[in-house]
Amino acid sequence: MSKIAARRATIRDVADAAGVSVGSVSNVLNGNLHVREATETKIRKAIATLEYRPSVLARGMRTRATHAIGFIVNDISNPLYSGIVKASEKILKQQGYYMLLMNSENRIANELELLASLNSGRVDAVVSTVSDERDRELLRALERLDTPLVLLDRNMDIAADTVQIDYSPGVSKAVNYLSDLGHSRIALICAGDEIHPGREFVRGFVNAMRDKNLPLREGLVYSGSLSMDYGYQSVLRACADSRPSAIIAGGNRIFSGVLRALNQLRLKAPDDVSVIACDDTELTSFAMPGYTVLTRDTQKIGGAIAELLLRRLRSGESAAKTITIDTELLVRASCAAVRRDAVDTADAADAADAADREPR
Amino acid sequence: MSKIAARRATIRDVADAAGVSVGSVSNVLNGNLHVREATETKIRKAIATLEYRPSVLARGMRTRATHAIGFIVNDISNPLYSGIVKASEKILKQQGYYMLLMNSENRIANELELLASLNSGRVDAVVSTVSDERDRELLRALERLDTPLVLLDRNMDIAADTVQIDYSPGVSKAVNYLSDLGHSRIALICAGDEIHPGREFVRGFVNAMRDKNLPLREGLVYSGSLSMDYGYQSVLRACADSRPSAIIAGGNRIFSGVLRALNQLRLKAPDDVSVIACDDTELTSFAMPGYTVLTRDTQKIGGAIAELLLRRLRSGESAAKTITIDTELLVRASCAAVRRDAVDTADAADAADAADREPR
DNA sequence: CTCTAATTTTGAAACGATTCAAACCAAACC
DNA sequence: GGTTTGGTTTGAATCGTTTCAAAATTAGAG
Repeated sequence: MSKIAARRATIRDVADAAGVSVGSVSNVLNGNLHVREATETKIRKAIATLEYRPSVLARGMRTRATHAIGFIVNDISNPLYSGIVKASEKILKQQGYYMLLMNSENRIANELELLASLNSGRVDAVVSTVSDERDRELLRALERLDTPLVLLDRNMDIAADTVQIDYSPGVSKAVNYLSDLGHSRIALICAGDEIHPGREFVRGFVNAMRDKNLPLREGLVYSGSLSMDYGYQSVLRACADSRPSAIIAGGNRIFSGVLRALNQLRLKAPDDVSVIACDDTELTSFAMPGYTVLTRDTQKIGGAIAELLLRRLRSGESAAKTITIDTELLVRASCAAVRRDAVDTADAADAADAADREPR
Repeated sequence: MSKIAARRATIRDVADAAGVSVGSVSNVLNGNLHVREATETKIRKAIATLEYRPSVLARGMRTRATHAIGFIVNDISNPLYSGIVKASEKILKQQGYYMLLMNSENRIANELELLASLNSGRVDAVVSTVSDERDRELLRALERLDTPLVLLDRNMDIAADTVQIDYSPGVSKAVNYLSDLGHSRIALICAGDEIHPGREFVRGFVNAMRDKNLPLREGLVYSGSLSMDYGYQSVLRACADSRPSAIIAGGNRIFSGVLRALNQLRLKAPDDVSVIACDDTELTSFAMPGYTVLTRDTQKIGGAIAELLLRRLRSGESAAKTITIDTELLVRASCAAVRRDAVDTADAADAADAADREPR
């Protein structure tokens, strides 16, 4: 097979084959200086016959640009992230950029390692989310980055472009909607206050409850983690006390955990409990009946990331910019008007089931 | 801000700061030649104070290795692919490799473009699936690759490592299972015969039906595409004729389409029709009742990819190798024994509903 | 203290592109 | 014919590493 023997053609090979200098070949390739028509055709022919493709490494070394963008996400299997990654990839690809993808599994140690490994000329820019906005080491690692940074769904005091998601209005709408259906025992399960979505969910929730003159009872706000397990444990815990009549899930993993817990407790939405999910996935849209959902548009988010990146990379813009994406309440059929008679009796029921099962 | 002014430290800066030659610094970095303890500490100190990180571009240029692996998949939002990508990323990361991810959207033109763009020294190896195994241009593009290639879920006559998925036994099990429940009008919806999974699904299906002495009726085998729309249209078409008593979906997108069609026709599994889905996603496992599923283990597949890649990249192994991953039938509750009385009456029912709705 | 052997260190060359000042060439003008 | 002008082409220098033959140093033996 010729593949083994054949060395890749270099720009010098092309120049020799066409009988010109390397400079001319480079000019044809990049169109910087004008070359005569006759010369160009000679060179193009040589390129074609030698199947020459410029080495991106050598080119990148000289021009100090890799045309790669590092993407650090918690988990590419999460439809939120895969949707975002896909949307920005689509735009960036058109501009000649490629995506280096990395999973942090939401662990600080991984995030530090990945940031360091990206910071060696491997990429032209970094897009990242972090698992704790208050971690000093992470902050330092982000500040030390030699490349532009786009922070995703986080709010940190650093000079970085940011795509922020505006949860608070969406959560308020959700609370108002439930309140209008007669709910007052509404449980919220969301991220902890070490990250922006956690704080915003709680803020929006508390404000809306206050506006509606609903009491903020004990054991109904679970602000701790975005994980599926946290969603699961929180439902068990909430139902062990006195069952809430409605549950708002502050993330799609949380929602999966909620679903698992409800399946286990044999509670069905909307008959036994009203549920508002997060992120419009097939899990929520194909269910019968479909789940009412707080959506964040992955197209918009991915587009915003691409926009910020391209602005930096092309026009060398330097002032940090934040793009805010709103959330919407997409009403389906997982919430029902609360039955007057059921409100109080429900409290006692099912409490025994989950009482001994203590969340960690 | 110092970031703008400060040029990245180079190996020469480190050498100067430590008062040694660049060769010694390189030796400390790579541990090739032995350096004296005293020298090493001097150098390490200089590296630390200058925050030096070797340029991967320059290094790659010299060693002709990028430590990046190009991954071309149809759609990173598909849980099959995101699961596979995640699983192999986890292993490859430990060995110092990074993943360049690209979506082909299952279009030949995109695949050609992406393959070409990867073939310029950007990556050390390519993992790819293709949308048509018989396309001459794709074949040429794959053969021209200067790097090792791992073909994913495809069967082509080229010198490439392959991770193949063994559908046929799984499909047979599915047919046997349905047959044992009394089904004979079983519909299969799967990819077309331009790709390996399409051919294997049909082969396994036909063999199993023959073994069980079941007739292969008209209008029950839909072998055309992996898309959601194809799943949707095929169900409508199948039910327009005379409704099958069971449906096997040959891909997770197909299954989503099936689900959509069944929702629209107000048919429910397992009461109205038995359904076997593909890939164990949350959509199948969290449904009530859960869907019986033909699984392909993304962990295993991702692991196999990583194994093949590392074997090539490290030990310079040259003989092409194929790893075959099996599929399993995971029985849940979406299939029911066929009701003797319902078999014939069902044919007429609902036919009118969908008759005018002609699939394209 | 000298000579030899073993261990360290050195630094120019190479990887393959881009860049840009200088050289070249042809046409136009005096 | 000589000069000028403007468009083309040239090729050495550069980017930041690794490599490896050769030089320098150190250790060991006599």
